[in-house]
Amino acid sequence: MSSALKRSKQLSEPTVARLPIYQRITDEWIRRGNIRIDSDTLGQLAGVQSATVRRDLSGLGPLGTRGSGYECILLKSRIDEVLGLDKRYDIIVVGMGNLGRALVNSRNFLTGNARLVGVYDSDPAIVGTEVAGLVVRSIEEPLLPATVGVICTPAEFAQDVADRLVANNTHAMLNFAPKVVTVPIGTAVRYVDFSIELQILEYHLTNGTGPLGGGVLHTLGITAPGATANA
Amino acid sequence: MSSALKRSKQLSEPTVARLPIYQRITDEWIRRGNIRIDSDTLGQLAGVQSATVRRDLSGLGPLGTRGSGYECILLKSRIDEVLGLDKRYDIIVVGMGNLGRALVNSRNFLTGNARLVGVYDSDPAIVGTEVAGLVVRSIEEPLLPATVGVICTPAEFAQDVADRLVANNTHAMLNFAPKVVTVPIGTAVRYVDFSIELQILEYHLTNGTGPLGGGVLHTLGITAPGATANA
DNA sequence: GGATGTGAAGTAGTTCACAGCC
DNA sequence: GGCTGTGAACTACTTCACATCC
Repeated sequence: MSSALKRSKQLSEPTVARLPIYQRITDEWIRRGNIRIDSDTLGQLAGVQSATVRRDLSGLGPLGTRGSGYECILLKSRIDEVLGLDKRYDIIVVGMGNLGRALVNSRNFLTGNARLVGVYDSDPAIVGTEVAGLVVRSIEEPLLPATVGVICTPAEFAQDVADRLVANNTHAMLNFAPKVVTVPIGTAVRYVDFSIELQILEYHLTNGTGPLGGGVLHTLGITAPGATANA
Repeated sequence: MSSALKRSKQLSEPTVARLPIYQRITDEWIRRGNIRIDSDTLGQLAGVQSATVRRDLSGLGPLGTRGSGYECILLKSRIDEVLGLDKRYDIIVVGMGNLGRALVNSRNFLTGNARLVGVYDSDPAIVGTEVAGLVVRSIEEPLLPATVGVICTPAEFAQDVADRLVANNTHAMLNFAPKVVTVPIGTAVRYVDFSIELQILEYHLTNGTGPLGGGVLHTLGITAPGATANA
């Protein structure tokens, strides 16, 4: 068991998904010159209720100050610590098509200590070219050691890539291929599937859930607030 | 209230998110020459329990046959109907940076009846160029009518774009910018945030949830099955 | 006074287990 | 016999409401 867990209890998945949002907001709040932030403000900006914020943060150990809220710097560093962002992560991306290339070149992809160490493709026309400062390797080559693998291949290769990642001792993966993959227990997989997102939106457009609460959807555990209704 | 809802009760958000997966699997199952599929098989392939499959599908009205499972063609068309995929959807994408371009060129993005009608950017060097068969319009121009808007701008412009989409009568949006946006009730927003996904994975790597159940994560309501453990 | 942290209550989602139907 | 559909039980998550502490 890691040191971060010693001070924090087991966090629920929705809570874990909200922590990066709180962190991003706190960051921005600091940049605007604030010292503290309270659960109400944080909730407003994150689109969740203040009680949810407090419940989430209470899982990180003693943190807030009754009467004045959370000290921004402390909050930020505690979230960093719990998420494990104070460590280094090596990432490899398999599949350098449109999406793979866009990802590795994207400003939003790599957070603090994540480092892109290798990119792979099967297409001989792409292998050997340079992407994001790295030479694209052939998928035939052995994979470099990495803690996180990103699957950007077509669906039909996703399972193969997942198997190879597992064999490579890479036990966390982000799968952009529209395919559910099977992995052994102990391996974490997150799915990002654009067409599913669109289809969910289309469901709500078709079955408009009525005047009240129709637009309040959840992704990553976030409730997009109905501004005009809340305010 | 739409016709699709007449035969189906209100579906929960996790259920809605799983329907596209069932559909994709059923499609593939048909392509392999099968006529029927049962909840057990469907669950296996989707990474959820068979009871969950049955509960999900029971919300679509009478569908299965006791003793022999679900008739593939019927299942597929019923899901299409409930999700509203039998209608046309016009989509506009704002922000033609790396990600926006990759998206509109991606094979996995546009489902059946979704049609890309307009793409926008603020950069004069990009406006006027052609992407995915469309000429990139200036963000200064009025937006084309559309049912779904996709936000691929940097975080600082996300709220502006969301506001303009709402003013444009576009009440469903997919937000790739790392920013929670505020919209009126009746507008649906889904978030796709790569760096949050990575941070969630990093949390699990750091706080390895132990030998048992460590790798079973949820996204879109999917449980990635532990193959070696289940089989 | 003011905001956190948390039992208790409420709500939502999943899983069990089996009656019902083919 | 086999598999769906669903009450009932269970588990997970959120929200309320307030005692607690600064």
